[in-house]
Amino acid sequence: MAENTVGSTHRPLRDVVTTELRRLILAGELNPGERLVEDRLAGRLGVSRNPVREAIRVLATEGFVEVTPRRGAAVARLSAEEAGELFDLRAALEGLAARLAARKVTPASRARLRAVLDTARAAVEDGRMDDVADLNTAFHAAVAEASGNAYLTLVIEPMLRRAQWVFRQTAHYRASHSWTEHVGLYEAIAAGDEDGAQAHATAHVEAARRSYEQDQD
Amino acid sequence: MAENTVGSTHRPLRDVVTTELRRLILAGELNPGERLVEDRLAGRLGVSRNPVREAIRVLATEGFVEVTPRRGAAVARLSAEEAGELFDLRAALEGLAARLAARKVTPASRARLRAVLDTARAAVEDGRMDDVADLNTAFHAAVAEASGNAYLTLVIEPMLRRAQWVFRQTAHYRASHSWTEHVGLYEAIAAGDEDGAQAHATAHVEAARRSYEQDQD
DNA sequence: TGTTGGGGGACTGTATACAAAATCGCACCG
DNA sequence: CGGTGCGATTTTGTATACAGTCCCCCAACA
Repeated sequence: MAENTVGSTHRPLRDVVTTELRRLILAGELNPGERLVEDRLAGRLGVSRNPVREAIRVLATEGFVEVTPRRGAAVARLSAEEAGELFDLRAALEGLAARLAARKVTPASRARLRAVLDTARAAVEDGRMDDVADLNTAFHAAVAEASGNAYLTLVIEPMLRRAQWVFRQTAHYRASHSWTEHVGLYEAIAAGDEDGAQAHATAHVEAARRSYEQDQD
Repeated sequence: MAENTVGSTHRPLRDVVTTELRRLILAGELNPGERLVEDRLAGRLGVSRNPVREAIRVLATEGFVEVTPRRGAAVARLSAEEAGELFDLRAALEGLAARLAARKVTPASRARLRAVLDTARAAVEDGRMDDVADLNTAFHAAVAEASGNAYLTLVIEPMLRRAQWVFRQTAHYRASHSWTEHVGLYEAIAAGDEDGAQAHATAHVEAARRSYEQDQD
């Protein structure tokens, strides 16, 4: 029963396509409003239409694309208004995630969070800003995971990617500032301080909101 | 083949199948852990495997089914633990939705909420308990919609259905009690009382949690 | 009796084919 | 000159076909 090397051949194309389409959207190579023609995407990615269709359904329920019956899918447009709405949601969900993470903190989750922080610090120092944005999302995802709430994690992850998307569309990324706040959040979680963790998380999101809104002016 | 017998309109089969599978799961006709064999479902619903596959992807990202690559999909099992987790999430999200609904309340949203309340009261008086459960979900969904936050609505709806699912698995439905609380929530929203609305919503969820946990004993 | 290995059936993954609907261009009519 | 209807093309929706993999059963052997 030759165990294969992890994944490469066994990862369904549909997952590859989903990830790739999401990347294309997040990276801005597919612009909001742009139509997603199944045939063309299939050709571009070298697969048949079927995996593409399944990927589109997934991205639709995640909110990255909008599909109209018989008229196909298009990259979702996010209005300034929707961007603002997203911050309300983040504050609530990430606050909850931080509180639960603090409540249930374990040596393992502590180590995991610190690992992301360290990797990110290195990236900031090297000025690899693309990596920093991804690591930012990874840190927040790690907090969600540390909450031990499976459904919360399921909901938070697409939301984080969507938030990252919003940010990408606004000029810069307030990287260093963001990471000092992360450290504070990490310490509260590591100390098992529920109230502190929640407060740090919501404050962090609100700071991001202010930064975002300033850019809009 | 397989002309659209289910929906008289031009509604894509994939949507019909998604809704129908969700219904089967929520109604308990498909039990947690039960495998979802594409062929069989396709035969049962009188369609080909393709719409079924797309429906399964959607239900997977909503958390109703779990799919393992090359091994297919199965109805998600929800442990008692996960049920508890769900209440945390509901408290946070529905609290937020109630607050925003109160902030942005309009005559239209007020009317919409009251309409659901009235329909529900009639159903309670007639003892149509199946309808009551659906109307309960509908009321909470209406609150989410009244928040005017599109992404919040997108996230809340599957969560509500999931919560309804959890309840179905516990014996009874604490219908009448629940609806007095709804009236309180409605009044706070209608009055534009943000703090009151949020408080009502979270208290309502916590009451539901206690009722649920008592059943478990 | 327990283990191993292989064969066959069952099911998923992916591609291709065909049908139906929407869109666009263009001629024709007012 | 603008609107309208019709056909060709594009694109989605659905079905079918085939290949690859997993799994279970059972027989052979230690």
